[in-house]
Amino acid sequence: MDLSTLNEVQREAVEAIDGPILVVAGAGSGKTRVLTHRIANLIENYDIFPSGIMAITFTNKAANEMKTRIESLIGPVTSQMWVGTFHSICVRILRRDSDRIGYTSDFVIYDTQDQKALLKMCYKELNIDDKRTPLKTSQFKISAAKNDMLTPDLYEGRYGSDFREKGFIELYHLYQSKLKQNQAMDFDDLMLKTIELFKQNREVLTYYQNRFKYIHVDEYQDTNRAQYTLVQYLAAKSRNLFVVGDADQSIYKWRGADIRNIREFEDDFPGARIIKLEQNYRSKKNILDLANSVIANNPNRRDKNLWTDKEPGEKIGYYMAYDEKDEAKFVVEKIRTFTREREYKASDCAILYRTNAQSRSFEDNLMLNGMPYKVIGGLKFYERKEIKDILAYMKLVVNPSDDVSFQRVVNEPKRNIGAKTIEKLQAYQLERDCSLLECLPFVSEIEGIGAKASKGLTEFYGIIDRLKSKIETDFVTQIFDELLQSIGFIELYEAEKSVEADARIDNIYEFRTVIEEFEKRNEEPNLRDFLAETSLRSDQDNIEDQEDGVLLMTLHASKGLEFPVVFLVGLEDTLFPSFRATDDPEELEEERRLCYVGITRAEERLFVTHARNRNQYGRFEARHASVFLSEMDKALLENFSESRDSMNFETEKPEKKHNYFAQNALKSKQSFFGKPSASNAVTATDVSDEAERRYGAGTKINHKVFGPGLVITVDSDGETLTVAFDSCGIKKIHSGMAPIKRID
DNA sequence: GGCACCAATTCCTTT
DNA sequence: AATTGGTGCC
Repeated sequence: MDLSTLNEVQREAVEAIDGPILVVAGAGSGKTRVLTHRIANLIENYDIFPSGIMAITFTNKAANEMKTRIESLIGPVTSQMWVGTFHSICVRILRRDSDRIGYTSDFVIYDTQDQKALLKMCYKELNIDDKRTPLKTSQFKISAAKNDMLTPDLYEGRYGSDFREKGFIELYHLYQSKLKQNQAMDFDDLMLKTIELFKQNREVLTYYQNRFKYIHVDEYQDTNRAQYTLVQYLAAKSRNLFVVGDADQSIYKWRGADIRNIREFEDDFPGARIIKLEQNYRSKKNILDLANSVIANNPNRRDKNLWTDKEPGEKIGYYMAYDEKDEAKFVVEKIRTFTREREYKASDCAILYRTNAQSRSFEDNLMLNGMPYKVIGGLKFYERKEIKDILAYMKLVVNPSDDVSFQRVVNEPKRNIGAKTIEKLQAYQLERDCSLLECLPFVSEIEGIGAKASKGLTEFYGIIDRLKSKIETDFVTQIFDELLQSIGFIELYEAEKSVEADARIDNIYEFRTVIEEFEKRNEEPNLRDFLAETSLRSDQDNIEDQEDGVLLMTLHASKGLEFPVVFLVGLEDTLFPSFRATDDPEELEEERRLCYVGITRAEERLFVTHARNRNQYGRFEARHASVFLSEMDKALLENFSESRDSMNFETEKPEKKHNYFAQNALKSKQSFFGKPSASNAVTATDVSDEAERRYGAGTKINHKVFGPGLVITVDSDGETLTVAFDSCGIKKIHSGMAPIKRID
């Protein structure tokens, strides 16, 4: 094992073997190197069995990367090691022993949507009005309670005397008992139930304590109370706990992360060693200096000095846009220049924003220019209706107790089963004390269910029952194919003959590919594990390395990643920092850390942008610059804006009146830039005629990225075409810029 | 029970 | 702007 590639401090961390160790790892300081080398070192030089090592990461992607990198150091001995996220490791533990806490090993995992559906049922039963108490509020409150490790009983013990909490306590109790009835756990339960298992079964805990002699936790600053406790349990015996984190990168307080976990590590583990990695290997000096100038404004921060011996590099590009369209135009223009000059590939560039909704303007502009891109997060693949429906069927096949999935798909496709029929079923269910699905063999006994509904229910039961018998013998893809056949989704969507329905069909086939890949990856693939893996996939897990395309994602999703070129966009007050942070100093500090995370993702080039106006809720509103811009060291910025005084953030005030002359001047300038370069003397009408002639409505075209399509309309500007593509539906593209050709 | 149309609401971040 | 849920009619 070669440790000579590490710097002195890194080597010190790698060679600290026993006892509690905290590595304070600044952004880009090589913490993954340290983690992988330490584990490789344990195995190779200290004869620790791989089976005695656990490493907890933040995403599955990080886990896989870690495994690969350890293997490249010492060869393939890592399969015995447990490397995964908190959630996936908990599932692994629970699958073995969940029967001890009243769950079968086939329990399913409820995502946010399922959780909502279950809460809705609870509301109905308790007569709670979702206008007065929005589902989201209860959902959030339950999650907060669980992050704080308060079970319904504990919560009642603490807040029971408060009459205002009475309703919530009742709801929480019911929600939790319904989860169990459905043999389901929500995300937070995975941790809580594991802790419960350990608490009630000391021999189970002892087994894991004896087995895992060396425990590692990455991104320790973002652990919540429950995760913290779990780690305490696991490491209590060996005390060989190695955690890595950076308080400046703590960005998940709203999800229960407690920054104190890292700040008070020394108090929790007296005699702990603390090692600080302060040399940054990722970013050029200007970028690092900019990051430091921003984070220095956080008052409650332990001073830390992240440094680099790299050259300053280019200055940080700054652009004040007219609106979000102009902002996107600037960013895409820069990326096009980079790719044209072969300075960077599209996939070297990342656009980072505060909220998912911001991706829109960038997608539009990238599309217009025929530039490949990939949006991470947002409406996730697995949250699309058609996929969720198929997943619900699958969940039901594995776990007949799942009433939430039952209600989701019993009438999907239409089987003449409505609210009335469900009510009848539920009444019968109470009598029999079983799940909804389990009532179905006795449909004929239930009064009030008509012939039509009865037929539908029997049909539905047949589908699930038939698949259930194949679960042990057939491949997941075979089960999928048969399921698809029996529910006839493809034919159903085909009959709709709409672009949306066609997209759904594509998604369904895409989903089949996902299953195929799952089967290739696993030695003993089964439906149960596939469902768990699907539920626990993170956004980052969807980033594929080989694809070329600009990456678009939220700042949160960018955590732990790095890119040669970063565009940090939408630096506007009430957007970033969020409007919720305006009068909460703690929130503002977290937003600032988020800004710090964003800046430090960049290796070579960084651009920061904001818009003076923005469309929100369909309204066009004036905005002003983010406080973070005013905190940035001006000497590091290079102004790309048209207005020269745009960098006086402190003096900038929102405009009272729109300056129409200025706006019009800017607008005409924009469309000037947008025109195809060849025609320097043509008027707008000429261009329109030109495009009309070349790509009039009804023209068949071929697009380099999206393939064949049909032009539906030509916009009044004469340049923007609305095209229906076979591959991806309706898109707007730019006739002068997009890589398209007529097909005659 | 299904479908069409209208109104309200949403945009903070996620395993 | 766009999606989602509710209401009322067939």
